[in-house]
Amino acid sequence: MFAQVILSISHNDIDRVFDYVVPEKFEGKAKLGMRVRVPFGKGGNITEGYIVGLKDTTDVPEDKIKNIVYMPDDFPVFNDTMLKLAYWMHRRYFTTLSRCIQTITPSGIKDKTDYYKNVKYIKIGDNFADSLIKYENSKKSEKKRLILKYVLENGEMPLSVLRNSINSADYAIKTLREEKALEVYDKKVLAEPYINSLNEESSVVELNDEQKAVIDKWDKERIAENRPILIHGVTGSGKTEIYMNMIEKIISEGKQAIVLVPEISLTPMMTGRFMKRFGNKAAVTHSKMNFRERFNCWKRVQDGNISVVIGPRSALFMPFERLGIVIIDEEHEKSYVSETSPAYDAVETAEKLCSFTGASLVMGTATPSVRTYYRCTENKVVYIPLEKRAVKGSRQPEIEIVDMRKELEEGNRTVFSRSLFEKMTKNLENGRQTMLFINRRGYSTFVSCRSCGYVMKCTHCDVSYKYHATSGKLVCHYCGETVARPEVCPVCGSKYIRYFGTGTQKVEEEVKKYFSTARVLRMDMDTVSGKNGYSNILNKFADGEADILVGTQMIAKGHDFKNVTLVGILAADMSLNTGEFDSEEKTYQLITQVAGRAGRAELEGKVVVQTYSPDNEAIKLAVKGNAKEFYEREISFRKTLGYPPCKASIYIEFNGKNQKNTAECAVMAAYEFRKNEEFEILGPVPEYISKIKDEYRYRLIVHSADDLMLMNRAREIYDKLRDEFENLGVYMKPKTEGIRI
DNA sequence: AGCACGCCGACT
DNA sequence: GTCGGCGTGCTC
Repeated sequence: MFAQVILSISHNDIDRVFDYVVPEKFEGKAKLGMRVRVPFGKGGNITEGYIVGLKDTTDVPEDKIKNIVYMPDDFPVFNDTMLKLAYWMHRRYFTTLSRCIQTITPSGIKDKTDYYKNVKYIKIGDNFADSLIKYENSKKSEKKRLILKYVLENGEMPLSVLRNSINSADYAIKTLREEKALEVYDKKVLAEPYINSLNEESSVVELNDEQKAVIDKWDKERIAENRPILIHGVTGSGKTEIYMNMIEKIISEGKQAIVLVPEISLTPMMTGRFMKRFGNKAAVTHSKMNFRERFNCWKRVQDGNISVVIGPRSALFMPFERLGIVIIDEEHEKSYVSETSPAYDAVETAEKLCSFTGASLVMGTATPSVRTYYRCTENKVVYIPLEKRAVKGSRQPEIEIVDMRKELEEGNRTVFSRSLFEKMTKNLENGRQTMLFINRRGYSTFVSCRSCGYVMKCTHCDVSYKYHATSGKLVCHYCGETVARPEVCPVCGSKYIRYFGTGTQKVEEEVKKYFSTARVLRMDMDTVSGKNGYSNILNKFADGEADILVGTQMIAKGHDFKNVTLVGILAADMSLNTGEFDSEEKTYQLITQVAGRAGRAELEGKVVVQTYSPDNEAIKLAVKGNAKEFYEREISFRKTLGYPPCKASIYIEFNGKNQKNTAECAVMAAYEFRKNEEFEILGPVPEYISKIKDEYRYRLIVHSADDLMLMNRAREIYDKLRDEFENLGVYMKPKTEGIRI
């Protein structure tokens, strides 16, 4: 027998199947998905690989073929479905198959560590019966009798369980072991799961009519076309309860569920709800867990002991055998796209996985991505709006736009508009909490010389330094370089250095200045440190230890603060000027999400949106809560300009330390695409931020009405040019959009 | 990726 | 004459 092996070395030249002889001793063990060690290359180095197929014959000449020398595991690390998904990712995301296989494989399995731990177990020994009779009639040895009875009733168990069940049993156990009534042995077991959250009474909430209707529609679609479902529901419309009902149904059918959530919302509160409802059938994974914990979850899934996994995008690769549903919460979140290769999009990948397995795909969000909304209008995805707020008594907050140009004209130079200031004062008096959102950390956003206009810029990146008041230094937010702040202008020597723009630190300072009685917390990348930094600050705020929370993106999602009745968005147009085609989408989503933080319980919420572009449609429609109009307008804009998702597009980023080479490679790639007349080519042009960490960046965008042709050509061109470009120190990072699944 | 083979410059 | 530079090609 021969095994087809993919090596775990990620390199284009060897990213193909190699055949190896399966020696007799491995014949029962060699199966798809098993890890192997094989000699490879001239030196015959032992290399790790994965079996992706088995066969009886091979074309490889006898003098070349070698043996599998070792198989480290006794279980496969992927199944047939996952392998298919890896092949698909390999083609779709311009990466080696080897790397894709590593991605679908449980993380850390590459390091040969012991995934199991030894636990002392106790069981009935040879003389058990004799001792039982002996102590049955003895009045003295009550403890021993109890222990024997307990073991008789429960069978073998971890020693720790026995010791916890019977107080001060150590001495009695010791004696019983000496008599060989009991036997202690080492058992290799998986690390124990979250025992503490099990067996709690589940709190099942009765669904309202609207929620029931969603379940109904989903059920009908499953047996009809089984298209993906988008639940478009405002914050507090009870999506989680709907998800849990769907999962219950799936489990009752003997099938399994994956729930994807953005990493940041994997809070104990959120996961707790699932654990309570599904008990030991559910498991949670996340990146803060160590290797053994994550492996534990993966292995329990493989062994068929788990029916629901809640986790970030990588939870998609759980080796379920009877997957029934994939739920993607907060579908629009950009954290569903991997930043490392393969740069897979979990939403697309989930859809592919569902098409392989016949599982249902359910997405939910208050602010759908334009992509998914567009697919709804094309009937590729079933659109289900959820209008009502399920949480009793809660209602839409009252939102107000403030024109900051007017504030400035009328002499207000603070970061707070007069309206916001007034509302903050009142909120403070009433003992309510306020959240202030500003999408930039640091103190000032740029530092410049008043005499010559010179702006302090990072030497490694094409961005201005941000001033950080806490350290008194200038910091580059891209490469992290920190320099002392200049006393005089490095160009003209003038002493008139000024600090412009506003970040979280300045807002915090101004809050302290104008609201001296208020207790303030700041949350951004600088204050969130360590494993629990994120939840520490949020918990403090939730417990009422502060009146005002100032923060970046981080405060926009995931938490339900009952006492927050005022939200201030200090610079709503910041995400508007990024130079990207989807900047209005991002702005709309941000305002809608942040505004959703206000007034979630019985208390009425107020939101103040401050902007220098009060006439911008995305801002106006977000404030009005007019989703339909926003999406229709945005889609018609993208149609007119040929942007995704209406047309297929490939966006290639070129990266290199040598500016000339980088630019030239981009031009060469553009030349290749230009051979196809149907393609529309934009660029190459320097990126909006043209240099990061000493690497120059260029971009090339290619649009096409024919998604398949574009994808195929892009692969050909990429394969053709990649090696040549890499020799010049230039790297291509292609991204695709609007390609059918 | 890693290793061997191979064909040109400055050393014992 | 030979040690070693890294270009080219192959790996079941």
